[in-house]
Amino acid sequence: MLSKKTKYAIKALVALGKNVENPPMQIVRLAEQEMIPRKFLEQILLDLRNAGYLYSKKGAGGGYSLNKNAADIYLADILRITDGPIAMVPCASLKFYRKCDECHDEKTCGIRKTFIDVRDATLQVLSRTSVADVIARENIDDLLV
Amino acid sequence: MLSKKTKYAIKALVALGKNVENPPMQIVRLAEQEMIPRKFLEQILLDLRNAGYLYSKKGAGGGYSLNKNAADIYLADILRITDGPIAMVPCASLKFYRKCDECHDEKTCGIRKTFIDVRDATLQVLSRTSVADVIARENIDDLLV
DNA sequence: AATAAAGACTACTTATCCAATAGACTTTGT
DNA sequence: ACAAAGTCTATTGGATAAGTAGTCTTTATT
Repeated sequence: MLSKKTKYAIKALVALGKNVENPPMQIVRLAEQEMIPRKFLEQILLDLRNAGYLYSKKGAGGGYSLNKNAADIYLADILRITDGPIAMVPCASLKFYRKCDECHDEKTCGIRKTFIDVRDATLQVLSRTSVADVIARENIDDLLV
Repeated sequence: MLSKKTKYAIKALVALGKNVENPPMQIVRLAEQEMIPRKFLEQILLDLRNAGYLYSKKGAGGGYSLNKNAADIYLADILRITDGPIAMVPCASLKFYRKCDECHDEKTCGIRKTFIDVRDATLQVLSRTSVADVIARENIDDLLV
């Protein structure tokens, strides 16, 4: 399951993606609009900012805006910032590889191989879906689901 | 990330899958062999047994064995027993559907649609991979990875 | 029948980590 | 100078995962 942190992060990015034509959005407004606890959102935005996805401005008239094109912000990267690894076992992770505690021999581990397949299937979706795609899908009556 | 419970469950099923020609295996032996805390393994085996995947016999000479063909035990079903939903958000779950707390309108939620795709991609692998497949992959030098 | 070897079941403990909160600090516009 | 913003670090509370303990039940063997 996604952490709330990640869900909030995505919602915030989507909201900011829809706000690109307007002046930067304040944390408080964003928190109210998306029903996210203000102080928690604060931390999340900080993380996204430090990772280069958001631009922030202090002081009166300040706030947050996207620092990249919404089409260039992929969910896979966001998940990694807020939740860490995408793979279901550490030994199958691309970006956060770690040996499994109980593993005898990684080279022949059938579990690992299976979960590498799962990871690839997941990334097939998440590393191709951008914030812009999420926004686009909001309005389409998705007949294929 | 998979819980240890799930990882242990899969390891246990794989070990029992390799043991089909022999008499049932005792918890203690299984725990030692797979490096799983004995009492924890006990509970896990119980769950798998109550779900119909294992057969157990009490008393001297007793132990555990598979109650189905290893080829008919799919990882997706095991995960659901030990970890619950496979989807990353409750509103995208097939078997454990639940409305998301923060969701305004599920019908138009772009996040939901995306994570339904992720779920489907994951299930594409997990609901087709059986314990027998995992065992089979242990010995193959997988040139495609 | 007695005994020992197993699993069945329930309750409890501990530790970790997510989610949320608090508060003091810094920057910037007016 | 002051108010409106974001920055940063620490702390708390609660849920849940992981592991532990103990008692009960069944069964094979002698």
